Amino acid sequence: MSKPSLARGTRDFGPEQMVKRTFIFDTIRRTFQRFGFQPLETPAIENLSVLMGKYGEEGDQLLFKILNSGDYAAKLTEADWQQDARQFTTKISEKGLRYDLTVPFARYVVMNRGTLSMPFKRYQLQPVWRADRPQKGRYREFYQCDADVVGTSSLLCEAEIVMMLHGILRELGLTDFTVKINNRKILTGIAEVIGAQGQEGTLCVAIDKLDKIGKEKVLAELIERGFSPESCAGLEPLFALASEQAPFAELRSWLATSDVALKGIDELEEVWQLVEGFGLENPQMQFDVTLARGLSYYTGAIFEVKVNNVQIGSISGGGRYDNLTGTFGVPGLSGVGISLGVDRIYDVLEELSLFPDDQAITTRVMLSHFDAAAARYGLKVLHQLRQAGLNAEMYPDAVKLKKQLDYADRKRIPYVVLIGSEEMQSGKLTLKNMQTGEQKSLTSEEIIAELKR
RNA sequence: GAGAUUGUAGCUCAGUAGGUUAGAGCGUCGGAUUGUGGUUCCGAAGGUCGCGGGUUCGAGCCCCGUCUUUCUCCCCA
Repeated sequence: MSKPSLARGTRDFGPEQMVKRTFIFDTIRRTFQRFGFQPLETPAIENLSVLMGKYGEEGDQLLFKILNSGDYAAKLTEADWQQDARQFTTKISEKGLRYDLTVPFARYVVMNRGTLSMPFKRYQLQPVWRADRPQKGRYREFYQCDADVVGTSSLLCEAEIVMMLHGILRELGLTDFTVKINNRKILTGIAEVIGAQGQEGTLCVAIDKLDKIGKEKVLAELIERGFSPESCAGLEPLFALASEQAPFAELRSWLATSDVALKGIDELEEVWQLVEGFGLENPQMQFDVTLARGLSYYTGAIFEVKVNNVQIGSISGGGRYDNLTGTFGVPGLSGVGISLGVDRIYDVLEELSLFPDDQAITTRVMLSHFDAAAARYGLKVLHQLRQAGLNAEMYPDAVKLKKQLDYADRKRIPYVVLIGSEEMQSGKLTLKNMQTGEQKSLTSEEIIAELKR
């Protein structure tokens, strides 16, 4: 007999955690629905042909792969065994766990394109799995909450994403956050202007670290990766505007020779104007050149949400991808979406103690009794309470009152009804307020009226 | 995937230079009032010292491997 244990990077969620997680899920779901998004669920398991090659080389390694059923090694030759096991994974594994919700969504859109009315807006709240090394705020199984629109390139979608993020975070009680926005076209333009066309990948990886390692180290890394000193010198204006909130004019003069960049700046500015049009009070959005996440498929806007004064990675990321369904043979469908990480939001709300206090209360009233007769009498009352819509339970065993009250106390049940011989005779039950200790003699109808107030 | 770090009762941790039966607090269970909780008092249960090897007369403590925790790189929610 061995001690049970959890798989690395996974967690159980006990009742009190689930209540809090549900609060987050409900808030997100409600907001997504309010913006006209429809629910979708896809399988945890996907064919590897769907998942592989969508997240870069790194991503392929981080995919959890499922061994084929039966004699999974049957197809292997002696020569295969001599190689690195990674070389023959395709021979022993055909399925894997989903890595994010965007690729399965793209697959769904392609497979159902005939029946979907475009633009199609869906939201999806499901777990995803990644085989990377766990750290704080980073798990191997975690939930993502995605909302995406496909079939339109209207920038209204981008603006609505900004609105949703503000709505969700504020409803959760978070106030000190920043919605960072960038545009892939601007990054492309920068690479162009400094004479490093096609190098934007390397460029982005480097400048993404700007706030972390500083200007000097970023430049050092670029040189190391083969950027010319001239190119690096051309980046000078970038460091100047890294701290500005919406430096569109500066960007225009710096990147005036790049049509792509100008297009990107136009797009950004329109998003700003649209959000203004919504009349959002106190917008917490900020342009951030260094934002270069999800490079593999974003083509327009790039989003990320940082919670200020909390040491944790971003709690949300997203952007526009013009050709996601292209890899499944359907080109020309533009999409834009956002993904929120519930597990990190949980950690943030916990750290800032922002969870509402009354969330822990699941049972509103408990019946306690002293013997079989009282318990039987209580069944009817219990049913009445539940019929009236009150969460109610009865202590199952005829044990000492002390134990029963102790149970109610620890479960934070706010009211207890005592049933004994006196109560059964008079028909007046004792309602005890567990917070104040106050007791009242009431009929079951009066109790319901009292609790429903 | 690379480097570092952690692992002792349900939880948080002690455990002295390797030496007899491994400790505390909290929690759990029972009792102090056979109809009154959150306070107090008494008592009890609970540990293959992550797991597997090795060194030693002797290992919780030293060595190796493995799993796990946390952190940095990488990448990301």
